[in-house]
Amino acid sequence: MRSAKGGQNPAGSASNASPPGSSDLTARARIRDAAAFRFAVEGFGASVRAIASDAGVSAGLVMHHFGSKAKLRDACDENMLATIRRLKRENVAEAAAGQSLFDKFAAAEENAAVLGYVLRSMQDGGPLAREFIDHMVDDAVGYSREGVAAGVIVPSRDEAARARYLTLSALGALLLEVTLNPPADPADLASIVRGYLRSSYLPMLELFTEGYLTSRRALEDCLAYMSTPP
Amino acid sequence: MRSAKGGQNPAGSASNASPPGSSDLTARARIRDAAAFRFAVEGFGASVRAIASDAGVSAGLVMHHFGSKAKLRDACDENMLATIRRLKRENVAEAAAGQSLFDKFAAAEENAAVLGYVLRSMQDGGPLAREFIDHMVDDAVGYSREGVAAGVIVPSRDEAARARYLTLSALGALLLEVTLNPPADPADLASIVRGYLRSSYLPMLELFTEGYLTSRRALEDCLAYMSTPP
DNA sequence: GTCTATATAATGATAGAC
DNA sequence: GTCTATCATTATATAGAC
Repeated sequence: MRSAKGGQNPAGSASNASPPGSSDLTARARIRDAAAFRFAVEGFGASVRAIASDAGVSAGLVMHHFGSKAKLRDACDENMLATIRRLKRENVAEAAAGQSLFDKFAAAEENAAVLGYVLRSMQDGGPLAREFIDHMVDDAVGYSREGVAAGVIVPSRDEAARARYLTLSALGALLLEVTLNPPADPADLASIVRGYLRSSYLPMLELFTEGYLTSRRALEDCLAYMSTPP
Repeated sequence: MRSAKGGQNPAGSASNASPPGSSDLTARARIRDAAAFRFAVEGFGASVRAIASDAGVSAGLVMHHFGSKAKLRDACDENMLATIRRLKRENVAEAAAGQSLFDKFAAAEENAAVLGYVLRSMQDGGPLAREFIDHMVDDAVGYSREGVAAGVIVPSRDEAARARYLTLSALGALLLEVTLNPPADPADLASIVRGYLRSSYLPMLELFTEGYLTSRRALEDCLAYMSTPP
């Protein structure tokens, strides 16, 4: 029965999404968090009724507060983006090539919902995914620039293209892995991500420090091809 | 209208999926191909009615032939896998690191439906995606082994892990790119794929021949970490 | 083999009482 | 603010005529 008349917080403030159970929030906020969790767990096909049930309210109230399912999702996106920005700000120190962000995510169980939501959004191609990835690419460009200046990263002929390539590869591989091996219990998502990162460290670092091809032939062919106007 | 009493082919034989218009097939085969095309274009949420309409038959007939939507999809998966195996066999000569397969796909407009279907399957995490990727990884292991033996590919401490890492990265990045920038007209899928491959050639070849990190430090830390039992 | 008509279930959204 | 009841739509799947 869950007493639905809890504390009347001013709402509005961005709090991190979490599994139902976190009460003491406005009904609106509880609905938003429940929606984010459902979306993370079972994708954006989750029904309004299920969300309402998780939040301990009626389906009608969901519509009353958000107008439509699409607007509810928009609210989730907005809130997630705020949460992500906060997490990034908190971890801005030790980010290396955009990779440790996910490591950080994977380490904190509490952020499983955020991670799941982002993955679902990528799977869906939603607006949040675009923005999230653009941010990641921008960050990667910055890290690369610093690394090259410091002499620890080899320079590229097209830093932007490399940053995008590396970011899409890392995120895409993670997305694919999780899609292929979805956790039985959504709470296990973080550990799956951790496992995947663990399994890819060695081949990634080998590739990053020793390369993959012994000859420069393919690269030079590519450069020659690209410098001749077709 | 579309005369529904076309040629009575023995059915069964695996033909490549293609947009509606290819008649002269059993109704069952036409339904299967129409379904594959719809699934490729708009995902597995496509309705049986839409598929039936594309195939020029009633929704009831679809159920009559396949029993359920799930079984219809199974039939599509099976047929696609057969088509993919045939395409691979045809191109087995020039495959390099599992990458030229997609290049080949992208080059042939006629295979847009196959490519779209595989991407949708990856997005969905369906059984076909698993099998398809396992094949790609196995192939990549083989190519790497040959390349290492021939001295053109640098050896890895864990060939299987590297093959999986490279395959998941390549396919995942492509999947993410297409998800983020879906073609307005599904016929444009092939050109989008081609565009993405084009944009990633340079950074990929740079990374493969020149690496990314100037110091061996990170790799050696990783090796040290992995050789110590926690 | 093929169709039409219908059963059944789930969904997003609305209306109005409290 | 919150609920219940209901609508309208859409979906899969079935039944039975031709």
